[in-house]
Amino acid sequence: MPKLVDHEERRAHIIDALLRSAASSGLHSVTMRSVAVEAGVSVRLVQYYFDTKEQLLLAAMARLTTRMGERVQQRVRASGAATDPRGIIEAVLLEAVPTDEESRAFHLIHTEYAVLSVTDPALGGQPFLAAPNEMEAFLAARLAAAQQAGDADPRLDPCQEAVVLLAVSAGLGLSVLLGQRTADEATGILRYHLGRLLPG
Amino acid sequence: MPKLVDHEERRAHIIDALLRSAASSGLHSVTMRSVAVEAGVSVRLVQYYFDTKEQLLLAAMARLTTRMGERVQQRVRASGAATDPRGIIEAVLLEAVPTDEESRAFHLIHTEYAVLSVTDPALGGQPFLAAPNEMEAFLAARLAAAQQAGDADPRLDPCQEAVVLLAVSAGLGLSVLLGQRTADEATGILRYHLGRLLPG
DNA sequence: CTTTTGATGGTATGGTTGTACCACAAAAAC
DNA sequence: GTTTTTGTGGTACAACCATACCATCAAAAG
Repeated sequence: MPKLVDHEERRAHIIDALLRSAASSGLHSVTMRSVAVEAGVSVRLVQYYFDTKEQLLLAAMARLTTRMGERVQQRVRASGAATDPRGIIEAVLLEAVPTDEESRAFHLIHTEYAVLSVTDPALGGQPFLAAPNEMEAFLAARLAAAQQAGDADPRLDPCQEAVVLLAVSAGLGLSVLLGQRTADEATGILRYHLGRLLPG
Repeated sequence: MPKLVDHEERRAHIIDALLRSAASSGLHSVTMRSVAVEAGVSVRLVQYYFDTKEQLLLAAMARLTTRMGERVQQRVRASGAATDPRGIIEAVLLEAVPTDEESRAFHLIHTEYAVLSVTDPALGGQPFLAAPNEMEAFLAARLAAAQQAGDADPRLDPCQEAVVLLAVSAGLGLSVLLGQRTADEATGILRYHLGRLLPG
């Protein structure tokens, strides 16, 4: 072996170039060439580390979902470990509204992937369903706990409310992406709704 | 003039071909050729009635939003004119969840357009903001009326609840599109949430 | 009847894209 | 020191796309 180069690091470098390019001009406009230029390498190298464009896109999607998971966990941890359920729930949901530029890019690309996966069978929609389903169960459990602690109306259905929570956060996030609302407005709405669910 | 052909009718025919093609293989994969084939005409004709592809896409988007507006109005009318606010609100919101195949196609293409318009300045995002803003005001007014009629908790804020309602319906609709939930499940969730808002 | 004009088909063209192929350098293996 | 092997560059190629251009036919206008 000649140059002893870390494959994973190079792959990450190229994928980040793709994500940067997709964030500014859309996932539909990324090409092998544009990614290569953005990464500062030759097209041949992109071919070398990801044989085909499809594999490149799949790898980028995997990296994206990984990073989003990390962001959620980090935000939950930052909001104080094992504190009140309200804080944790709020942290999870607020991650869906794009505030900083990085999160905006993440959500834009993620949404483009998701919509694309509806018609493109090569992308396989599973990754977009696993995470929300996990979140749903997580939120439902937290709501049930809050009910038993007397912090929430015992008449409401934790499972359905969890779905509503995720739907409203997704809907608000999308509206921010489309420019209908500012991130602050969306945050306010989410807090309002959460306040109606978990008073105090 | 030779063949005395109705331009608008031909344009509609071609646009419908585009929508059909986009519904099955995605908006990103529509090309002048595929539209021509689907419409059963020559590529030259597509050029003739829509000079450029961009104009074709814009016309299709216009027709799409028009149709969606018609669907909402029709649904509201079908749910009984001037009946209880609950029925009208439910009708408006349920239109966002894709039930039949036609509505699924509409929402898929509409979402693709919306996401595309974020990065593609040629599509101009305004059409995607006008309709939701109208809906928001409409729903807020209905909620306020329900409050004064004593059908809703007077403590809740009609404006913020209207935003929440639209967000949850959009989020649920998207989740149905992505295959995370069936249309029936989404409908049930929406009815549940509406039941908490407007008991009775 | 002639001429103009709207509607249509076919094809050429310039550009772009994904990918395959060829070449080469340099470090490791032997 | 020779021979692999691995990373890298450049380039060629076939497909496809949007669009421009040329030709034609038939109906209306004169």
